[in-house]
Amino acid sequence: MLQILGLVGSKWSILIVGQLRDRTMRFGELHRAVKGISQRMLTLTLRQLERDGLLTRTVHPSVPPRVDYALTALGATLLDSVVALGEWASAHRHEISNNRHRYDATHPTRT
Amino acid sequence: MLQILGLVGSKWSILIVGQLRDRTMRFGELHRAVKGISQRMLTLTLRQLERDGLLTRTVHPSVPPRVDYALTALGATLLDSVVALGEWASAHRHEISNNRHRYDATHPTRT
DNA sequence: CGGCATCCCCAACGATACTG
DNA sequence: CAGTATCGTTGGGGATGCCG
Repeated sequence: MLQILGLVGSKWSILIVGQLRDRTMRFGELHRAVKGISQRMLTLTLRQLERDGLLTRTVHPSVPPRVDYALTALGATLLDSVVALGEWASAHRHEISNNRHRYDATHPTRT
Repeated sequence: MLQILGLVGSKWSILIVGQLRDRTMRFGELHRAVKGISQRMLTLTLRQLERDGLLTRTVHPSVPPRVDYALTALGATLLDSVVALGEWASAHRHEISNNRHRYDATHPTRT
């Protein structure tokens, strides 16, 4: 339970699953779409999601190689929650940012 | 955005906000309710959530001291998503656990 | 193109002890 | 009761370089 929340709760998982919302994507596409993620973290997070059965990894044996990622049925059941979380974060980011600054101004750092 | 997702996506935040779903709770109550969290992590996570304006911290100057935590209006807007995530994790934990074991059995560890 | 391997660092976290 | 302080560990994650 904690493990599962730890995974799906990870910001990268949320963003990746959100990207695969309505279409399959290649590794490079995801890398470009998910701003700020390193190649390493993208690989690792995709592996976790694949391991948990939330997405499929399809290797096309061509040159150059091509790998497609797509949500599984299980992954799709997570979409609603994930999209909702993403939209919440997007909608309230300014409010939260303000709250943080106000809090920091009110609660001086202990020296 | 990443910061926000990192916070609300944290497993502890999800569980804490979920606990405050329909009532205010004391520190000790939360500590007992959120299995596996250390006192330190509970304190830190509550501080983060308070800083972001998702919950309020009310100190009652009594002996023994008493501190109540409650969701703010902003925190309440996060409830639906968080509850949905929690229920998803709970509902699919066995399926995911099976997927992990199957994956681990199929993909041998490199020695 | 889509990785994996390696090195390395630092923030996160647990455990424990102390306090208003 | 509800924290704070300190120490020690771990593992998350960036940077870089090589490979099928």
